[in-house]
Parts: sequence; C-alpha cells; structure tokens
Amino acid sequence: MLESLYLNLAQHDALSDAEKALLAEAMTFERHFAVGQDIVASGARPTHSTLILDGLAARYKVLENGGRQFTSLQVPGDFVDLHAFLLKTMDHGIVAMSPCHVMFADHSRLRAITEEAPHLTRLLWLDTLVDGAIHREWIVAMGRRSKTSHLAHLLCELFVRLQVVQRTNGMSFHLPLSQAELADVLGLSVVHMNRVIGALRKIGVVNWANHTVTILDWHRLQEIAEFDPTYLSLTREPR
Amino acid sequence: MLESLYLNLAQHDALSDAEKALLAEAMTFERHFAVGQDIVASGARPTHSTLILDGLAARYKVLENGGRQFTSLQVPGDFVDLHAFLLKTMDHGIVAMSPCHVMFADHSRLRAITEEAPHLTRLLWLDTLVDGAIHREWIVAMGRRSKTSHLAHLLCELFVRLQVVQRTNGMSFHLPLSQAELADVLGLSVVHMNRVIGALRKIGVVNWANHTVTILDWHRLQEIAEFDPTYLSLTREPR
DNA sequence: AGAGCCTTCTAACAAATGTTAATGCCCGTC
DNA sequence: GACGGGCATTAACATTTGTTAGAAGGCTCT
Repeated sequence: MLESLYLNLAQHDALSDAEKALLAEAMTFERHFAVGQDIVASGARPTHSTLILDGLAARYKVLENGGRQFTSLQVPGDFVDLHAFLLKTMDHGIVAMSPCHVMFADHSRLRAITEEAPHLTRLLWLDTLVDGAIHREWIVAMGRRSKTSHLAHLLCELFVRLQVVQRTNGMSFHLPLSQAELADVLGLSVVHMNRVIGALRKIGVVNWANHTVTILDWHRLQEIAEFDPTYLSLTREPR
Repeated sequence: MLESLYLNLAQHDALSDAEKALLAEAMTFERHFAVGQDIVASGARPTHSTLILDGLAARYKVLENGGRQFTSLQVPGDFVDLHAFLLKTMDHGIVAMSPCHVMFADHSRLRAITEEAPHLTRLLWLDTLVDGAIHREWIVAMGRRSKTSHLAHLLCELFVRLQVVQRTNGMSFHLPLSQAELADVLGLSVVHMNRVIGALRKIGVVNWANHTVTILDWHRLQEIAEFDPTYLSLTREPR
C-alpha cells in the first residue's frame, strides 16, 4: 500500500526495512476524496499529515478577487502536507484534482520518528526540500520562461515524477486537469492557456487528448522546456 | 554574532541555551562577499551551509537566453543553503546583493545535530519549510496578483522579515536592489518595473529613494498586497 | 569641475496576454 | 433520442507588458 511512498523516498537514498516499518506504523487511517473536495482546508491545524496513495492533488491559494493559483501538484507517494507537521497552521488548501486515495500519518508518530530515527527524519526533511526545489523551478518558469516553455517544463516534470512512482505508461501519462485548472497552474487566462496548449501540439512534441498526454519527442520537449532534472534530486546517495 | 539566527529561529519556538551552543559550535569560519559575488555557485556540492550575518543575498537561476530569475531574497539570520545539507547538489546560485558578512556551518556538524538534537533539528527543518512557504507565496504573486500588488506584497514580506531580525528603522528599511534587479525578482522588464514602482509611489503608500523604502501607510499597503503573514509562521509555539 | 558609467525615467511602438462572447463537442440524464 | 451542462476552441477587441531608444540624474574617479 505504501509502495509509492517508499519509491518516492528511496529515489534519494536507500530506505531500510526498519524505516519502512516505522513509516507504516505512523499511518493511522485511510480515506477517499472526490474530485474538487478539499483534502486539507486553508487555515486548518491538522494533527495528521496526508500521504497520497493514488490520484492527483494540488495546493492552492485563492485571492479576494476570486483568482486561484495552484502552487504545486502532488502525485502518488507525495506527503502533501508534511510541512504542516512543523508549520502547524495551513496557509493554503489542498484539493483533490482527481479521485484521491490517501492515508494519514499521525503527527505524534512523526514526532517520534524525529526523536528516534535521524536518518528517516532526514529523508522526510529532504522530501520537503525537494518540494521547495520544485517551487523554485516554478517561480523561474513563471517569471522568465515563455508560456510554451513553462508548459513544456511542467509536462517534463510531471512525467519524471510520475515515472518514479510508476504511474507512466510508456511515454504517456494521465493528466486529469481541465484547461481552466491548468490555467490556474501557469497563472494564465483560460483562453491563453488554450493557445499555449495549441502551440505545443502544433510543434508536434506531444499528443494531448482525453486527459492523456503522450510525449512524442522527449528530447525536443526537454529542449523547449530547458528541463534539467537536477532539482528533483533523483540521484541516490547518502543523506 | 549569531544573534540574527537566534532571532530567526526563536520567532517560531523557544530556543534553549544548549541549542544556541550547538549552533555556535557548528559554525566554522566567516567570510565577506562583495556585491555581485557568488556566495554559492550553481552546480556546487557544498560541504558547509551559509548563514547570513549581515547583508542581502539572493537565490537565482539563469536561463539560456540570458534571462535571470531570483527565487528568493535572503536576509540576516537566514541559512541560505541549509537545503544543500540534504539536497547535496546546488541547482541554483546564491549571490550577494549587498556586501555580505556570512558564516559557514559544517555539514558534518549539522548532521550531528540531526543525530543528537531532535528539537533543534525540527527548528532547522522548519526554517526550510518557511522558505518553501515563501516560495508558494511568490508563485501566487507571480501568477495571480497584479504587478502592483506583487510589489506591495514583496515590500510587506521584506519589512516583516527584516523586522524580526531587527533590521528595520521605524517604518523604513534598506533595500539595496536596483530596478533591474527587482525586475528579475518579479519577472518583469526593467521598463515595466519602473512603471510599477511609479504606480506604488503615486498611490502614496511608500516613499522610495536612495535604496531606502519607507512605508507611509502600512494598512493600505497590506490591503493592496492582500498580505497575510500567516505563511511566515511568526507565532511562537512548540514544534 | 569634467568625463564616464550606472541607474532612473519616458516615449513610442510592438507583442503578449486578458476579456467577452459565441460556437461546437462530448457526455450523462431524463 | 432530446436536453442541459461542462469543456474546448475561436474570434474580436482591450489591456498589459515588452522592446528599443534616448534623455536626465547621480555617483565616482581624476
């Protein structure tokens, strides 16, 4: 059941059986969320952290004028609100973008891990650091990439992240986001989002239909995106 | 000497004398950097993490077309590359935006802290989590705020962060950034950056001259920015 | 005081992006 | 099979933002 989490953590450094057991013990109960449901509400003070077993979720903030901005996409194996373990108060919400199967880890047990399992603690810490690295990459994309490049970068990132947790199918993956939702990822209007997707399609690097993205020319897509996966810390080394 | 770091960490939770001592012991040597000098280079694999004692630094990435994007601004008391302790390889550079006085913490000693001082470890972890929270706020600002609001938000954030480490002077603070550098923070052209600053000045909420920003109407500035400092985790509580 | 350099600020125009509105498509419900 | 709702797509136009160029201000060095 926790296979995705193990894969996610183990991509950075070896994970021992004892550590896997500790993680498994930290889990209390599981739950399903329907599309559009809040997994964690903004302003909440969770006593659990949420692990995605299956589905796609997203962090978001809403502004007074109704504008919404997603600040991250979370795939299976991601601890979507591990940061709340120390941050305490959620400054943003987390919503299910597809039906989500999640599992909750008790904060008290996470705390016990920090007291007794330093290496595992570092791996969990690292997990949140990669999160931060992804955020930085998004900032760069929003600030200085062309919109086409930004979208290409997002696709590269998602493909790699999904591949790690074995959610890709050859060069294809499922992307259950409407163009309106994608627009709230890239910070665009829906109309312009549509233009940008069209541009990427026209170049012929991706096939995109039925919420399934197929990368036709990975090399070229990576080039358009200037995608360098270093920030995902994919190398396995002592941490 | 480490007063800023103590203030920075202690804003989230109490810091014991023993913990302060552990931090002090982790520090090896200090150094000065001139404006424009790289404190940490992109691609480096540092063996130390850098604490800013004085000055302003920034994380940045450079794209192939020469475009530069700053992904964070770092003030005194910030551990600018604490993440490299676990991330290992720098995926971005850190540059001195003003003359910087820094101090280096050995990774081996940080590791020892994670082995022996769980509470302090959590505080350091938290420090990187706040970093992530700031990143998320920047993403929202870049994606869904007007540029005026984005700039206002940046000023609010900087003011609060500088206040914590006692680098404000009444409602004023020193901001040693040229408009070109600010443009690389907000992701704008220099010309438009100038327009946006002009707009904020015209409203009369700030006085901005000689690299000194004076907030004339904090309430209104906060309103324009929709600034809610929750994400900075300023409340002191057990972590 | 003058020369050079960086920075700020403006103008005029070009390009990117947003807005509003309309059309057609797909899909599930009745 | 008709109906309705959400979604993708396109068009026409408005607004924002970028580009290029230049003038003006301020600073340092001599």
